[in-house]
Amino acid sequence: MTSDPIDDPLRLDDQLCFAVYAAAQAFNRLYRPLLARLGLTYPQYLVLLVLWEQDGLSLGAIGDRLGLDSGTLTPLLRRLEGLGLVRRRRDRGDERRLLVGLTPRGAALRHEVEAVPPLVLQAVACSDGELAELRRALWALRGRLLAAAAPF
Amino acid sequence: MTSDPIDDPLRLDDQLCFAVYAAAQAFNRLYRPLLARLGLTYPQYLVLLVLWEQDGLSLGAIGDRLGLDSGTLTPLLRRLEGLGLVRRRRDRGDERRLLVGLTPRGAALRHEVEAVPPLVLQAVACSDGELAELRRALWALRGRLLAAAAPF
DNA sequence: AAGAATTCGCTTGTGTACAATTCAATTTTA
DNA sequence: TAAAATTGAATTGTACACAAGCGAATTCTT
Repeated sequence: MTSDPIDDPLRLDDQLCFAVYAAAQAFNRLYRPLLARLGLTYPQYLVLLVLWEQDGLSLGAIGDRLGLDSGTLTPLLRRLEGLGLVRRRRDRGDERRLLVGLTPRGAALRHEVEAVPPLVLQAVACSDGELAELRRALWALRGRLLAAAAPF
Repeated sequence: MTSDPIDDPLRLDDQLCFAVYAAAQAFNRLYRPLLARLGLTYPQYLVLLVLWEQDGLSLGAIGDRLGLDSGTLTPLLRRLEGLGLVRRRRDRGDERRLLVGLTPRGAALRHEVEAVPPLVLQAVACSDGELAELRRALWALRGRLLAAAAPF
């Protein structure tokens, strides 16, 4: 006899990873049309959130904040520069470092983008408490996953 | 005066989307080296989970299960076929449909892969109850996000 | 100060993701 | 049944995501 499908460790619907994967997919599908109006992709939006909090960071610092490496950020930042939203320049004190700063257009875009989170929050349709708890659980999960991934 | 940073609706650390994005990233980083040993990527692994549950599905049916479209699955399935894990053939009754079936090697790979979920569960380090609750919350969230995304 | 090791970003190559288009096969409608 | 509409994959083009390797700039050692 094959094992009870309920006990199958490979059951797709039991995989937490798939639930997270599918939720990220769904967020992307919600954000895509909202951000496309502003000419942005979701990862570009994340980079701008970082810069709106602290302008003039290096590529590496942005990568640390978002968990992205230079292979992802180099072309992404080039596109943001092409859109006229950021300026890229070398650190005069350390020519290896690429500093990224908002242009006036990039800084001003913040006001347009402020309309987005309320729409998303409405879609999430969660109490503040539930939302905070889910966020906490996900960050804790991420911490444990990365800790376990490091050894390999 | 600018608003209190605590109340800023654009604060990166308050965004549920970012928590989900970062958790998905972390899962990928854990799975990547585990699956690389078997020659698989994470989305390829998901396709195999689907086929191990029900063999001989069409590309479209696999896409419905995983939320992926033909632009993603066509090349992915070609690679799985290249690895000798699946066979692609047209439905004799409806030549538009591409049926995907496991090869003996693809079916057998299941046994190797069964070692993976225990390692991941250990990394997740969650009680069964917490895990089930988190999964439930994420699927509910996904449902609300997709419902909200549809209108746009 | 010279050599070694490290850091930082860039590049290349592989593999998703997804929109938009195309095309053939099928189904519906007139 | 012929025309119209729909469906299912494949293709094209854009944009992440990340490993691996490179080269220049900096820091550490001696």
